[in-house]
Parts: sequence; structure tokens; C-alpha cells
Amino acid sequence: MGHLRNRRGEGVRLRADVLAAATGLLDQGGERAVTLRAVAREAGIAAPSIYPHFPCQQAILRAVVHAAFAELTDHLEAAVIAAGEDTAQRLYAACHAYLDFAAAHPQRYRTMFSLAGQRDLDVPILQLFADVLTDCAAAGRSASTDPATDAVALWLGLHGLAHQRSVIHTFFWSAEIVPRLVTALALVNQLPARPSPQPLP
Amino acid sequence: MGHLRNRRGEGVRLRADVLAAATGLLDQGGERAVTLRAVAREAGIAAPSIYPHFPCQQAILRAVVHAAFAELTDHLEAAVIAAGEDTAQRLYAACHAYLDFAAAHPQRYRTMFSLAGQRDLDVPILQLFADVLTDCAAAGRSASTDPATDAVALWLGLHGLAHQRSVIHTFFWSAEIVPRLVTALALVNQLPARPSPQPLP
DNA sequence: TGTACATCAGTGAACGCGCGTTCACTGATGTAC
DNA sequence: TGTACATCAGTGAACGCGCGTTCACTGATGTAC
Repeated sequence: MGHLRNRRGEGVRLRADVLAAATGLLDQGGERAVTLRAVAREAGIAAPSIYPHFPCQQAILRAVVHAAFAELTDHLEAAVIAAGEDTAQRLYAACHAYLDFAAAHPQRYRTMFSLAGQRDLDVPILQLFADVLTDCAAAGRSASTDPATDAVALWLGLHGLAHQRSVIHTFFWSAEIVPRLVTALALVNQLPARPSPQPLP
Repeated sequence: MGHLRNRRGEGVRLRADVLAAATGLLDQGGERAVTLRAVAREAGIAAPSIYPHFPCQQAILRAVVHAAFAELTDHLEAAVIAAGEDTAQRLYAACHAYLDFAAAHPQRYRTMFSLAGQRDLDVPILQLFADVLTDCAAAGRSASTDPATDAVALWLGLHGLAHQRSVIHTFFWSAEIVPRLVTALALVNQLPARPSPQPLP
């Protein structure tokens, strides 16, 4: 096979290659395309070479999803930091960063939420929205009196939009839908301009 | 095989049996479980007997999804009618009926939105929400000035919640989340009590 | 420094399985004469 | 009314395929003495 053998003690590197190959297959062909043999083919190795790194085929997909949640969290945090000091601006940036991630990797996004048992993974994301919304409320930019619950509602709205967009690319909704969701769910007034998008992972 | 042969000219009946078998498999085991052979097994017929009714395996799943959208639309309409004259009550009933359907058939709900190219099918559902919301606005029960857009936003919120619930059964959200979404997105005040659920299909 | 050896990274062939689909068929039943 | 026949509903066996996983292996490389 075309793969260069890793040096002794560096066998772990193959794990990253396998993960990258699986992510590529997922993004391109969806969940169904991530078979153990296809991943091996994509990584340029023999199928059994995967087993020292993953106990079974499902574990590969789980690892991809796990990494995707970590990437999304990082992406949101970066967007919030880049948005500056204005609390409403920060909230709006987080929302757009979330939607941008989903739009950039539709299949990956869908798979993140189609594998069950991942409930612990998105807690940091929810926490981030709750924090940012709490800041908005404290600064008087949001009328929210229960930022924790409102953050969940906001995220649900974003998820509904992101998921639907990941399935259907036709926009039968107007461009106004994002500010509409954010103002309504986050109780924000004086919505700032759309933040400049952060580079995506 | 255990299936009683249909009488001459009544061969179409098998189509309904196949559809029912496929729906059962979908609800129980998810999209992956709906293989042509499994459907045949479940319906008690030989695998090739499916081909006079469906051109290929994918067509079965598509037909199940098509029927599911029709069922959901009927269910919503029935709930709205049963809710009486109060416009806010009707809107609230539609929202709950939507969520109840998704909760009753999580796998089916998920599959409805994971098969691409179904964009035309959910238009009637969106239309129903738009109509009900327009009535609310006309009766002064909603502050919406653009019911068509607001209906989309409301549906996105409901979809986000319904989809997330269909993946994870743990309720880390509070029970307040539904009225929260509805009041925020439909701009309804004086939310009525939760409507009595309609019997599900 | 040289060498034997344990360890490590990765391979090739094979397994049994369930899948979608095709094919030639069987037997019941309605219909034309 | 009887009978030949076309049609229809459904079957059984077989195909080739890609899959996940197991197994015994190969050859390079670091390490102990």
C-alpha cells in the first residue's frame, strides 16, 4: 500500500490519518460512506491496520463526531473573542459562527446530532450561549430574565435552522430569518450588523 | 411464505402491507433497518414480490416518508379543528400536535428530514402554521406583523426541539421551553393552558 | 562495537453475512369463444 | 355450459458485491548484553 510506515513508537500517527480520512468521507458522502474499508482505502492502508487504533467501525464515526464537537466549540469561542467588547455583538457573532459551521460541513453537522449518546458533548456549547446571553442581560442589551433557559431556546432555534439548511439547500426562508430568531429568542434589541465570519476549521 | 395471496386484480394491496412493514421497521430500528429483504421478511413475502410495487429499495423509504408527511399534516389539521375558536388556542394546539407527533415516532420524524429532496412536502405544514398565526395576528392575540416569516421562525424552533428530542431522550431543558419558544417566536401573549393531546396516527 | 532478540507497524488472504437485484418459474383465476 | 388461454400474484434459487472482522504473517527497528 502507498502509506509510509511510521517510525517505531510513532504508530499513533496513523490514528490521526484515519480520523482525517473518515472526516473527509463523512463530509463528502454522509454517514453511510464511512465504512471501515472505505476509510482504510482513503487513508491508503490495509483495512486491519485500523484495529490497533479503533476497536470497531462505529468507534471511528464516534471519534469523528467527538472531534467535530470540539472544533465547533473552539470555533464559537474564537468568534466571540474576535467580536470585541460589545455584548450583543458577541452574542450575534456566536450565532453566526454556529450557523456558518453547520453550513460549511452539512453532513458532519447532521451526523453530530444523529448519533445518540452525545448529550454531554454539546453542554459546553450551550454553556457558551448561556454565558454570552447572561452578559447581554447584565449590560442591558437583552431583556432576558432567565438566560439559562433562554440560551437553550436560542440554541434550539439555531439548531432547527442549521439542521434544516443541512438537509435542503433551497432557501425558501427569507434572509431576515436569522436576526428574527435571535431577536425573538435572545430578547435582544438593537441588533448589530452581521459580524465578519471567522475562518472555519 | 405465510402471506395469503391476494385475489386477481387486488395485487395493489400488497403495496400497503409493504409500506406498513417498512414503517414498523423504521420506527423500531431506524433508517438502517429498512432493507428490502427485511421489509419482505416483515411483510411475510418473498423479496422479489416487492418489485412490482416499488422500483428499488430507496423508493420504499421515500414512500414511507411521503406518507409520514401526509399523516403529520392531517394530525395538525385535526388538532387545530379540535382546539375550537380561540386563535391562540389553535396555534398552541398546532405546536403541541407537532411536537407530540415527533415524540411518538422519533425515528420516523428524523428520517422525514434526513432524506433530501423533500422540500415540497412540508410546505403544507408551513402553510398551516402561517394561516393559524395570521388568524392570531388578526384577532390581536399575536403581535406579529409578518406572519409568513414568523411562521417559518416558529416552525424552525419547533423543529429544533422536536429533532433534538428525537435524538436524546434526556430532558436537560426545563418544561418551560415549549411556551417559551411559542411566545417568543409567535409573539403571542396570554398563552392558554396546554391543549389536550389529539390521538396520534 | 557487534549481535541476538523482542517489539512494533503494518499486511494479505480469507471467513461468513446480508444485501439489492435478476431470472425463469408456478399455480390460481378471470375471460373469450 | 365447457374449455382453452392469457393474465396476474407471487416464489425460489442464484448472482456478484462490499462489508466487518480474524488470522497468521513480514520486515523494519530499537534495545540488552
